[in-house]
Parts: sequence; C-alpha cells; structure tokens
Amino acid sequence: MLDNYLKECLYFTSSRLSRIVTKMAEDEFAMSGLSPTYAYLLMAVYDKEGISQKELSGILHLKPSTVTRLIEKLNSKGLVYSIVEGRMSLIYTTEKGKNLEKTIHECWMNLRRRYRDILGEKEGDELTLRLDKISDQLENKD
Amino acid sequence: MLDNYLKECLYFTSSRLSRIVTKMAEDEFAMSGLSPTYAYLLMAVYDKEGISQKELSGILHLKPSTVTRLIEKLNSKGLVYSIVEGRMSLIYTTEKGKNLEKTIHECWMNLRRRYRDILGEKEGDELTLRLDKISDQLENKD
DNA sequence: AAGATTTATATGTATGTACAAACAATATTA
DNA sequence: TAATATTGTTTGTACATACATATAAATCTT
Repeated sequence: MLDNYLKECLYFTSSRLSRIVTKMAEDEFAMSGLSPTYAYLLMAVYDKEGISQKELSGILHLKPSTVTRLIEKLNSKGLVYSIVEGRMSLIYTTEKGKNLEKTIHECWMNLRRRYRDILGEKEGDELTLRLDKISDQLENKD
Repeated sequence: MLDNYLKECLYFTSSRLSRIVTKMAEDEFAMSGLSPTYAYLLMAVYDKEGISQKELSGILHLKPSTVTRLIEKLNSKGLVYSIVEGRMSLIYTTEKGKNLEKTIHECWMNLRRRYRDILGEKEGDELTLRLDKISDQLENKD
C-alpha cells in the first residue's frame, strides 16, 4: 500500500539510491583507505595543486564548512597540506598524497565497472549524466 | 576538467541529487515539525497500526538500528508508542500522532508539486519510478 | 585613510544513517 | 529437555554533511 506511495516520492527514491551507491563506493574505495568523498577531493587537488577551498566547494557541490572538515582530516592523515594566502587557504598534496593517485584511480574504475555490470554500460552512464542534469535543474530554480 | 569526470560517476551524482532533494523535503516538511524520514515512518504506522520494526525497516529501506533510533525520537515527541510483544515491539500512533496525519499529507503533496513544477510532471514521476527500479537492480545483484 | 561591507575560512553543534556487538525471545536439534 | 541457532531489537560508537555563528582578510565608500 504505502509502499507504492513511497516509490513515487523523489525524496525517498533518491535517498535510497544514494545510500546503496554510497555503500558500493565505500566498498570499492576501501583499499585506498579513504571514503569516496575524500578520494574525490584528493582527485580535485591532483587536478589543480593549490586549489582553494571555495573552488573545491564548487566542484564537489559541498558546503564550505564541509570542505574545511574534509581537508582537516586529509591533513591529519598527511595526504594534503595547506598554505594560507591572504584570506584563502590553498591546498596541495603531499608526497604521501601523490602516492595514492594510482590507487584512487583504480578504485574509481572498479566502482564504475561494478554498477555498469549490473545496470548495463549505456544505462549506467546515461543515468549518471541524467542525475547531474536533474540536479542542475533543481538547483537553479529556487 | 575533473568536473567532467565527476558528473560521470554515479556515486557523485546520486549523492548530490539526494542532498538537494533532501533539502527540499526538509523545507516542505518543516511545517509538520518533522524531518521527512520521520514523517514517512509515521505514514507507515498510519497505514498499519501495530506494525513491527522489522516491517518498517523493510518498507523504509533503512537498517533496523536506524528504525529503533527513529522510533525512540518519535516516542519522545509523544507521537508514537510501542508495545513489546514477545521479541517484537509493535508501533502505534498516539492521539497527538494521529493529529499530524493531514499536515503530513499536505507536506508530502507540496514537495511533490515543488519538484514537478521544475522538472515537469511526467519527467518528475518517471524519474522517481526509475530510481526505484535502479535501486532494486543494484540491491539484488550482490 | 577610517569605517563599512563583502568574502573565505573555521568552529561549535546537530542530524541522519549505519556497523558491530549485545541482548532477549523463539525455534530447532541432539 | 538441554544446548544451539536464529530472529528482532537495542546500544555504543562513528561518520558525512550541514547550519549558524565567528573570525579574519580584502574591497569599497565617504
């Protein structure tokens, strides 16, 4: 009964999907010793050494305070350091951080392979892009 | 650059969407004084007074421990009470709980209207059902 | 150049969700 | 019937994320 109502609610279905996929991602990234979000942040720093937290917040679609917290932790793990420049703090990877790059990339691909195997390659990729577009739509209209 | 990689990752896009929709849902359910998940649990109890936590866990796709925590809180708000029956604890709504039914239903509809207005009615509903199917697929293959 | 505004980051606190382990009740098997 | 396994719930703990507020630096205004 109610079951049917729930699967017609975007809050319900998107939360559920996110929980499932997060679990998957955590599994796949476990070998890097990082939760997926931390790994992604690191990827963003590989991509642009000296990136600011503001930029990171924009790329990762996370609130600045969240980014601060993530960096705190990556820093305490010795994977990242920051240089304060004026009011900004710029983020760089340490040697130890750089050493993780290959592993993280591998995890990334494993995750992708995993859901593609279940959903189909086309379907998986198409869904992913669609969710991105939907998010854009929902964010710009408010 | 990296931006493009990210929007090709289902973990990233599904988490982002979920965060956005959760925010929306929290806004719309604010007038009920409850977070959306609590409201949904309550709906499940309206639907079946005396439901067990196991059943709730199944319907809401949440872990049993999570359901325990949710009920604890609803109970402390005086919206719900439980009767222990053997090893199960069965959940019932209080008068105060019942009084929320209309409001919750209204929130529910407002939320739906809100994302439908942005995404289009067809598109919104279709997406929702699709996410549900995808979740099923991902859960059964592992 | 002093004061006011804006911008980037940090900090205290809260919340939803989960895991692992514990516990308690029931069912099964020897 | 005693010993064991299974099942439903609870508890301790952890984590990702966010909000509100605070701080500090930069920019703008008069």
